[in-house]
Amino acid sequence: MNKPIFALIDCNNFFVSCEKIFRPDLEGKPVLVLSSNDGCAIARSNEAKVLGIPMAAPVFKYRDVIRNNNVVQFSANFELYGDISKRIVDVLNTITPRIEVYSVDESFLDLSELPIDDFVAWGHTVRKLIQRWVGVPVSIGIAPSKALAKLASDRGKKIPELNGVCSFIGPNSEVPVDHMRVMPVQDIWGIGWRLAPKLRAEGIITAWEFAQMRPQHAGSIMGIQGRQLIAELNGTSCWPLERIGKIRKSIMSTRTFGEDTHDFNVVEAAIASFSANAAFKLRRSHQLTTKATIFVTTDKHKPGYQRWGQEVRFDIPTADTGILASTLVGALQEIYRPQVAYHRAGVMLYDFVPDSQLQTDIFGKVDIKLHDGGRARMEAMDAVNQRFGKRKLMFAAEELAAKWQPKHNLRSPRYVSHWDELPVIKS
DNA sequence: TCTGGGGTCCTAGGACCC
DNA sequence: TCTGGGGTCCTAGGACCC
Repeated sequence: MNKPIFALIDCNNFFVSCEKIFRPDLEGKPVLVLSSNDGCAIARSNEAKVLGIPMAAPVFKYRDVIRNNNVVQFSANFELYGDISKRIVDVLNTITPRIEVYSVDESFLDLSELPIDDFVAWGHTVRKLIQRWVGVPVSIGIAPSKALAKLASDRGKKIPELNGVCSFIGPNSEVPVDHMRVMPVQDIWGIGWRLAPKLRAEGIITAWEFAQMRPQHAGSIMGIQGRQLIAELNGTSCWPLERIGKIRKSIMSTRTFGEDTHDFNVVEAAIASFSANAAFKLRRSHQLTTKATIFVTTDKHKPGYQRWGQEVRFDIPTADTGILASTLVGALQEIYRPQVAYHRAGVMLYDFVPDSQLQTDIFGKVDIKLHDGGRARMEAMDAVNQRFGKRKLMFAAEELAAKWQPKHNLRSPRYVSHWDELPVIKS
């Protein structure tokens, strides 16, 4: 077996880059993509970063900066981003099937079996390929471990001379130590805002100092992953490519409401809608659930923040929207208090079984009517919604949707997923 | 006025059992 | 005075990621 070689393909400012594909006039301008309710900035163009707008910044705090610099804003358009993401994975699949889709904008490739000598040149070729076929700029890091590949792609993005590609392997490659010496410890993949201050308190300021720590010492601060991270940064791979499509272990559907509400019917509609959404994702992953939790909360930024939850169990595993929605609305009735100003709610599903498994209740009986009848109904519903658009067919309890739905006033057209929103070319 | 949504993994501690 | 020890399962919470 060859020594491991990983490439990380990381899209630059991904959501913003997706919007720019259809709006080339935005090149060179500051652009933001906003979260649900147009609350936070979840993607920023380079020009917006230069203005000092941080990741996840609440936009109301930067209203003046945004206005004075004509920053262009979009409500998030996840259908569009999902489609673009898929196209990039399609391109990567033409290079190698040894690919791990790590997130919507990042994939690891295993290059160890490919006949590549000059990894820097290879990286620039792939960059151009994705730019030409999809239109999204990417950064590429190449290294003997995932943590180093991640570090390399970050450096490739930040250092203009590298032009988006940084390899720690092969001719013209970079030296990891040179980069780790100037990288703050909190920029390492796996070290977040809680661990960074602890490490700094120990005198660990740079990535290089972290990589030099005694593994046992790091382990005492951050557990097993700390020791693995140190090995990874020193070039020993501990985290293999996770090739097989990962089986989801939990599914969540949650939203902050467009405005706070006391109205049971509105919260009920939201729970029914989240149930439908989660159940759809569950069916798509070919699983059935045995447990679900609903939760409702007040506004966490106001004093007296509270959260209530209620768990339900299903003796017969299910992915049926009707069963989930009615059960979870029932659970809502148990915890609902009329005087509370509800700000957000959600549904979580977990403890799954494969849907190929013959379902029986705890006494070993198979409920044919519930099982097969329900499944046929769900398949019909998914087929209709697939063909005519999301939520064209839904359950009655999902009504009143308009009253809780988040605001998204700045959303761009869904160019690639809705016929009536196709881009128009004038000639 | 205005602060997202969706995941994973690890660990510590309690219950329970032999 | 001197209290057993160890294994497993479950849950809650903490930490991270994008």
